[in-house]
Amino acid sequence: MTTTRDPEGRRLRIVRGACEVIAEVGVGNTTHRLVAARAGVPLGATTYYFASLDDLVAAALAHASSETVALLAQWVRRTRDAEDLPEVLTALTAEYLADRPRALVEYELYLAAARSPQLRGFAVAWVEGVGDFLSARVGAQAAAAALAVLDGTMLQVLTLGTDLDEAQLRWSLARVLAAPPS
Amino acid sequence: MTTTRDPEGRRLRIVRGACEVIAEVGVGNTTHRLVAARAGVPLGATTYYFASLDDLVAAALAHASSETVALLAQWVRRTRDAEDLPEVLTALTAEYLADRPRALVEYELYLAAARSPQLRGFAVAWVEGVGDFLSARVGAQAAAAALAVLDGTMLQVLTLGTDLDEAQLRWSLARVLAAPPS
DNA sequence: TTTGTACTTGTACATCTGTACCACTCGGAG
DNA sequence: CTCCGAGTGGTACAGATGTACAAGTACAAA
Repeated sequence: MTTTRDPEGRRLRIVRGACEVIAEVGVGNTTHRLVAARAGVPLGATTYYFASLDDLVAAALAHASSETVALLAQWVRRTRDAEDLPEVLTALTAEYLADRPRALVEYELYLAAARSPQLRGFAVAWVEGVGDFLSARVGAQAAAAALAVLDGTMLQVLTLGTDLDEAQLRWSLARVLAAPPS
Repeated sequence: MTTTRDPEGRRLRIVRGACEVIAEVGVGNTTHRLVAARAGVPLGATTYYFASLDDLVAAALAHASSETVALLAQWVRRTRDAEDLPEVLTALTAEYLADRPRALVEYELYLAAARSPQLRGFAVAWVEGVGDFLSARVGAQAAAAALAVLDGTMLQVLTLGTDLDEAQLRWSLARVLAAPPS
């Protein structure tokens, strides 16, 4: 009658549950009991797999971050031989924002990094990840500008709850990434 | 021996204390007791002036938001007859980020708006406030692009804990605000 | 089969939380 | 002066929370 044993699967279920809870109620309101209920495991399981609530939340954020890194690799691949960079970046942004809860968790993590240095690595990974591969294509200044445009746009879409204005983003990126006037 | 009576002052002290606490520990970890201790008032005072913790936090966020609106008016004034718009906007951004805790509270509020619609008004006020007065100067598309640059830049500065790269911001804004090539 | 250990599950408990509420004091209206 | 209500400060309490733990269970090795 008990669930078949699967420690790694269980750990993953808990982490995923934690991500969902964080997306719904925020990092600060996340509790052992909410996560356990969401993951469908007894309360004791969450304390067995994670030494403390902080560990649990950190694991969830690390999980979200690792998904971002994986996504980043995909971005690099799909922009490497892209002709129209603004077009591709806009499409990627739209895809990213399609999973709104996940995006929300990552921006929550992003902002939480402002307060806790041990989370800062995740934020740095994102900024440097996007920045580096863009720099190689268009130079450091344009890359930094494009990164700001992307971050600002995503933040606005998430906070205002509106849809992404793809035409606007394409225009902004084109402006920023354009070759310098000769 | 008791403090001289000053209801309005007290209310303000509590709200300010709440802002500081939010800046330090985040919205989710803010408690009556932390705020009371920070404001230097007894626990009962916080429940006397605010019906619930949610009300208290909301008041603090409203306070932070109103400061932003006041700041916005200043931005409008100082950009109205500015020759070099990127230059002025960069300077204003640097000033804004100088008070890091306050900026942090506002971005916390900004992101919290993603989850609670009653906070969305504050986020909208910021976006529309900056957007409108920029639109009048440079057109809707350029204004939206500049707004994304500003938001993205500020978010990065806050999360990465780095200093504002003013030259970079000036460059990005110039790119985005430049008159269309004729 | 027996045994040991990693995993499971439910409960227990100290602590912290929001909030209600008491007795008290000041300051102004009558 | 008297009184009354707004403001003050301290305490109480029910509920939620993080975490420890004891008792049980399944599975792999001997």
